[in-house]
Amino acid sequence: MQRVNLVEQNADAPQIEIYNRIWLSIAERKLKPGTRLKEEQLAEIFSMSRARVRQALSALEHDGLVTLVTNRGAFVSQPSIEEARDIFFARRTIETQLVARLCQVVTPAAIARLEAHVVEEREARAAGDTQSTVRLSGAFHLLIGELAGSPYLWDVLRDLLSRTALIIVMYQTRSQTDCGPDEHAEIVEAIAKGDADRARHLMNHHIDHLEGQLDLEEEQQEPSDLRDLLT
Amino acid sequence: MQRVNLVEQNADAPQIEIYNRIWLSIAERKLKPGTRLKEEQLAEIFSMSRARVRQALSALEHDGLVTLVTNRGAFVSQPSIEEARDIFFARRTIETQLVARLCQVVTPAAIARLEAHVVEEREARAAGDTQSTVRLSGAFHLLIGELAGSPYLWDVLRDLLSRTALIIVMYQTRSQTDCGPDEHAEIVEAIAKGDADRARHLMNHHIDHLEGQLDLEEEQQEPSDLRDLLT
DNA sequence: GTGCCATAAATTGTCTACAATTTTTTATTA
DNA sequence: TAATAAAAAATTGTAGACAATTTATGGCAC
Repeated sequence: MQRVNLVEQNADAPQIEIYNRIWLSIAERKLKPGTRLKEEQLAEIFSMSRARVRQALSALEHDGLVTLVTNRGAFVSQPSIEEARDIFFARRTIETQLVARLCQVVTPAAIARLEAHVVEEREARAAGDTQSTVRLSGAFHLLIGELAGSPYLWDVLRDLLSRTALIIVMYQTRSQTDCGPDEHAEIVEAIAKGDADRARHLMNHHIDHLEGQLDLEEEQQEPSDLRDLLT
Repeated sequence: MQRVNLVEQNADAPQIEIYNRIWLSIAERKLKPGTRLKEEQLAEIFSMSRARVRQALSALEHDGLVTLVTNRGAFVSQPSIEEARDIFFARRTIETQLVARLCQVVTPAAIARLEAHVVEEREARAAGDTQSTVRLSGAFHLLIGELAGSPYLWDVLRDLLSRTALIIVMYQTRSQTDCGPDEHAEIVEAIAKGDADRARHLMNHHIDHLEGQLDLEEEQQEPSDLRDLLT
């Protein structure tokens, strides 16, 4: 009897479509925190069955973007200030460790990818493409996680970045001076030199900087209308 | 209009019953890694509908205990050696940080709870109650996470402990000299003194010790029969 | 007019039947 | 007999219908 190979992933699930579109709508500030997400409404918009929608909402809940309340429905999450600070604490914990490990296992190919990424970030920023700038900024952190070689922590980091995006939507009211590519470049430099202590320090400072840009005073936005999704 | 309170959790979902029973069956080595879990069979055993079973399996998949393959079904996960080592790396990352933070925010009440827990562990071990010993051993690590005050990392830690339980089932063939209460007592002592460096060091060593008890050579157990669940 | 209770509407939770896919069995042929 | 292919059985995936719960509405007493 042939043993079943369980390694393969079922990445092409059909309900990630709606997952991604909701995620994007949140990141683009179309869907504001607190907005109620009615299942039937979503099912009609995406022309899917409610069962699929429920699966997607369940996945979104697990990544902290949506809050499910029994018999009440789904809402875009409203992370509190304490939760926001906790997320940044977790990011410091995980990302400093990942960048330090990367210094130990780094290869020339890895350095090349990191430098190429920083260049790409600079170009997007120079072109004024805020959409790409934000996306690439998060991708830089994920790239470090990928190169450090810890699939589990990479997955946690992906989750943390999603939550960070939501936190930024809620608490970043000033001009978004998102994590600058200069700080990223410094980190890459430290990695290239294999200086784990410095890389760890820079990453810690970088995340502090990110957290410092937020107005962590209680403020709430009124929920938005779901119709913005339709475009 | 009254704003909805979204903080409340829906902890009493009915499908966690089957989740817990499967979890327990795995921890007790009744359900061996690789075993296929047929939905209808589980539905009959637990006298639930298949829909509920699918929800539980989905939750189990997310905690790494079950692997879902599209159109093929659910299997008890078989973490590879690389995955096992990665889990321990993640545990070192998170738990050393949590124990260090706990040293900074520790209170007399927290120390009392930790010491009481170690006593309880010693008693269970003295009584030869391996079931309780294993459970309390995991609970100690979770208690540190709870007292350190990072809900997010606490949740990650809970997930890591579930995966660790499965790894132990797969790779711990020798007599289970599970993480000794003496090492726990040492850690509590360091916390009580507020010695973060020492606590971090002890925790690191403790997890190393745990990992060292495993036979990380490739070995596979044959799947078990699902009927063991019925009892 | 305000508060309260009963009723109606809307929304979520669950179950059962059907469709799609995979696995097993059976038949056929070299 | 072994290999291949077609048919049958078994299993998972999905959708729609119904039940339970919550929210909104309207009437009634004070």
